[in-house]
Amino acid sequence: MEKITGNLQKESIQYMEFAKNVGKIVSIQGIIHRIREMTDFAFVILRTSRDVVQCIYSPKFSNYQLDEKVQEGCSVTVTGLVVQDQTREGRYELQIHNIAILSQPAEPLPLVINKKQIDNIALDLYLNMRSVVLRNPKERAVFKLQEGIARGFREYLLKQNFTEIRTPKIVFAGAEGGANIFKLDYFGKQVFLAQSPQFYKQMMIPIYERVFEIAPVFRAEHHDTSRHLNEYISMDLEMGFINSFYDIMEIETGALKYIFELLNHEYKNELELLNVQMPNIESIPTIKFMDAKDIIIHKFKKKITDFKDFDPEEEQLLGKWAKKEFDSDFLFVTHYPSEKRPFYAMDDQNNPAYTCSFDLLFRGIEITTGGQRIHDYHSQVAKMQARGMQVAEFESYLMLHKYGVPPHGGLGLGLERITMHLLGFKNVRYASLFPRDLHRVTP
RNA sequence: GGCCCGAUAGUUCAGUUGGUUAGAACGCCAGCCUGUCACGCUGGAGGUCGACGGUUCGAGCCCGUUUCGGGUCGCCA
Repeated sequence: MEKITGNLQKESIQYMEFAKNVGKIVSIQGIIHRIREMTDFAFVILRTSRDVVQCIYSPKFSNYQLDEKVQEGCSVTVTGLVVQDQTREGRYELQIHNIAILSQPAEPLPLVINKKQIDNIALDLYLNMRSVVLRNPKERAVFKLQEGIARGFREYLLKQNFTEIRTPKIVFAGAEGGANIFKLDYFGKQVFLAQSPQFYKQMMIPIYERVFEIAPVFRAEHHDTSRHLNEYISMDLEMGFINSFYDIMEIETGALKYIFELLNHEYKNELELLNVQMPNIESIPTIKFMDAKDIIIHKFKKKITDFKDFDPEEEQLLGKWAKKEFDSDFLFVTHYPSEKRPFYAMDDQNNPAYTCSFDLLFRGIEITTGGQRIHDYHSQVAKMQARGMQVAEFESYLMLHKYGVPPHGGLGLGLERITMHLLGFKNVRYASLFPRDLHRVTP
């Protein structure tokens, strides 16, 4: 009987380890990405989890016949001699001694995935063939970078003494109410898919002081646009004992700096493949909502009808303004009108028509909404009553305030949106591994 | 959902005023090429022009219906 120890010892090595194995015989595993046949030898390009490795087939040193069985798409173990690349400084290649075929494709690929980039195919087809498309090194780099963003968020917050939590996605009441919530049958009872972890993360404040969650949220909005998904990943945080909502903005700025540094250090390959223009982020400029409206009116000569929120064009203009004025890709807008913010938002003491809240714009698009929450029980109940809400329905949530919670606040950051704007995508679907929208539930 | 636009080879597209056998690029297949790296060269295969109906001697092209898709607005992360 074999004993399982949990320590998988792979006999094959990664491309990273080639440098210290020059002159040695090693094995590497991967999928044949491309075969370029020359007169009496061939380049066999192997695709591994993060690299593309050049292997050389030649009857001079190969004990294996390069026949029709060795084809693109085969999963293989290649054994051979590690040598320096003859034409590329600092690169290594493998002189093939043997190839063991582990698996063969049944059919050729429907798309060309072994060029520098995928042909410009229709979005619909692109998403239908997602698992094929992602085999292309440039395509898969998108979600490796997305991993880096989420990982940076997590690592930074853990260092700041945040606790990572998991909240339910099947809920009995929606956080913000409204019609844009998915209904679900739950053993004969009507329940909903969570639109936000808002209530749960607040409930954790008296317990852990600082919490965060990276998880999907669901919005049943009938919006058919290039920047909406019906399921997206929300990176949420909530922190207690704050002096003001500016503390939350400090944490977010710190997290973003950490994320971009992490990408620069550990995701160089991917940044290069995707030719990413990294934002510079020392400090993020801040402007009040009404001052921002003022700039739109006076600097950009735009007529404004809605003084409660920005439309997409206004956000674009503010993005341009922040770039020109401060050379910043980011802009915090604070003090949004109370009317447009949820019932748990804390109003500004000096001017209750506005809230202690903020949005973060990245290159002219909103990626975060955050703010300070009401912590006093009586104030919270009063605001809910003023809005005509049924206070009794929120009994379990209001236990938070009733039994005492420190001043606190938090934010939510859309993972697909930040990915989208970092990479300059025109459609958020490119930043979602398997997007869910009005028309798409497969793959 | 409203408005605008589109559907032609595996993929991206071109197709003139309605007129012979519907073209190109990439991919695929065959052959050639001592080091390519979006390799190169030569040749070949590949089409129910989304579907249904109509006008016409004749429809990829004009008209109607329908299906699928794209853009945009409402809303928001």
